[in-house]
Amino acid sequence: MTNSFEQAIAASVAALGTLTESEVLALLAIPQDPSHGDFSLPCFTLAKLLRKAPKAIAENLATQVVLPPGFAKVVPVNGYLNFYIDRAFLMQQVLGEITTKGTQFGHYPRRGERVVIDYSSPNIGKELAFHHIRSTMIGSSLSRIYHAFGYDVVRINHLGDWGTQFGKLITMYLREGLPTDPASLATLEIKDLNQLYASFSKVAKENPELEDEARAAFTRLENGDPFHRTLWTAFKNATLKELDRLYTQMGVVFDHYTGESFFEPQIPAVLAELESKKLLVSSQEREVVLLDDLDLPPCLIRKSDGSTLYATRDLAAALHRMREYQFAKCLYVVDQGQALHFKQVFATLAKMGYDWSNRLVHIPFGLILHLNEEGKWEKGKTRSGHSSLLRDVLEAAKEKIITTIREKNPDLENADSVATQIAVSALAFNDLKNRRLMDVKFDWDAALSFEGATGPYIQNAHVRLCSIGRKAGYVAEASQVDWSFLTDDHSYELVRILTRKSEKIRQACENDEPAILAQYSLEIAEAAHRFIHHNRVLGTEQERSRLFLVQCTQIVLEDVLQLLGVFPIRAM
RNA sequence: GCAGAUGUGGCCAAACUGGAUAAGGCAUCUGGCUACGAACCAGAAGAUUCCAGGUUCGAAUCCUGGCAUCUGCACCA
Repeated sequence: MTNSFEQAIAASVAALGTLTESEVLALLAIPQDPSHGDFSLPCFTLAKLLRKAPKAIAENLATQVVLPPGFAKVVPVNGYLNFYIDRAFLMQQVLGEITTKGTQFGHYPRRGERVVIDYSSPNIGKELAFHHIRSTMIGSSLSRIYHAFGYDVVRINHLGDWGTQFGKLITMYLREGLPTDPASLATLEIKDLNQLYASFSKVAKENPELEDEARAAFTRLENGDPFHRTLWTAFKNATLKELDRLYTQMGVVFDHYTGESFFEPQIPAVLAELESKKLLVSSQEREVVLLDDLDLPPCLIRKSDGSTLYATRDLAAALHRMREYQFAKCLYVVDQGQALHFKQVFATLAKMGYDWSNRLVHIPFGLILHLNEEGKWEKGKTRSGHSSLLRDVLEAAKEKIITTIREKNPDLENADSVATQIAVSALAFNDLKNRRLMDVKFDWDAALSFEGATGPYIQNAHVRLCSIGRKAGYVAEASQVDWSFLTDDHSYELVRILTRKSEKIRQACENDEPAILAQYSLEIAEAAHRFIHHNRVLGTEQERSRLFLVQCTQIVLEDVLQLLGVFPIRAM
């Protein structure tokens, strides 16, 4: 949308000579202050070329340039050449396109390339901690953004369902003499597993030999011991039950749950390949791939007891994904603490001769910090009494919202499920609104206040737009619109923002940064709230025109919310 | 020690990737509901963008050198 306007300006300016169209396009900017127009051409680089003052150049250009169709005026200000679009024209163009394309407005054509996104990827046997929301929501949103940008997306939950921690669980389970018959195993719950972990660390503190016992148990599992395998399956099922419940609540989906165990049978082939390519080196009874020439520490492939590590399994996973999906890009949405690990894995693949290793991208993000007693932000522990389990935080947010709903809208149907959706959007938005490398400073009270720049604020804007549509009782058509009714500042501000949707999708995708769309959703919500507040729709002579703008805004906001992985609510 | 991330009003932070007077939110102060949904809107006040140099017509943004905070650095994942 914006493009065609920029093209028109570029063509007009290029027609005067001096600059080519592409040079103009490169210079052209969108002023942040709307009073400076819709597009702006800084003339400073021209100063040297023409040996004239930028101010004079802008003034000169202003008199010479032929105003492209749809533009109202061009004004030179302090070395900038500012172009103003005709408001009614812009409105007509943009709303027309939104009406034909619907929620697909601003999306890109399919490009026939595949992107694999690995996100959430929690450990089996442990409850989802609140910090797991980061990889889960960033990945969920990125998968939607990549799709909107034209890629085919493969969403993978790379479960941590293999490794020494299962040795610990099995060891503790047997030590406590818990029942191992199928019926009892089927009733296992995630809480029980958490309990086992806790008691393991307690006991292991006094009896360090328990660690060896756990390692031995994992080795037996790795060697296919049927009994150990049965326990492992039971642990996994108990965890998946709870994961599924949470993912459903959060609207998070995956195409594949290929955990680490899935790659276990492929490990020998990987080891053999490393061996045959002479990359495996023994060091202190462990086998590693040396990466000294890249200034990286060695990549640890096999422990002294012969069992493998997660780097080994990541190698197998990457090879498998390439074979299976022929990806153009493969994203790992994992916290930045693991940057080194991914560098090592990617470097190892490069050493194995796979030139596609440069299509593997680690998407790092910052920590979730909590306020401690001294008022400092720190990792882990929440302030007195607050749980840090995801399900507890979700529940607390939901309770708070239900209270608000009972106050403000006691007659609301499905109050419970609406509350869940608002709670999810509040937490998701809190997580996505800032650049992903920033640490999320989670203050329980602030996060649950739901005023200002929050998920509920945006949902509320969407609800108000829907509500006006509902009360109107009909759908406005473009043919009924008098475009001159939509040239006031608030309408103009709104449409100006809607125009930029495709640009925002592009930026969010190219930077792997959902925050760009989160900020954008805020911009839309702000402008929508303002428009609604200042421009009465129903019962005015501008009713049909304004309703049309309301409908279009709702469509855009609905899709942007979905791109964030948030369910757009119609009543709250 | 080495590597990476971060540093912007009292607090949280944005900035089209080098453009105009550095957004927005919280907290503070002022005003607006017999409501197209006030989970909102309007207004006030609050900034040496960590420091020092450099590049540029122009720097929060790029370069050099510091400082601070956080994270990671071979048998957990």
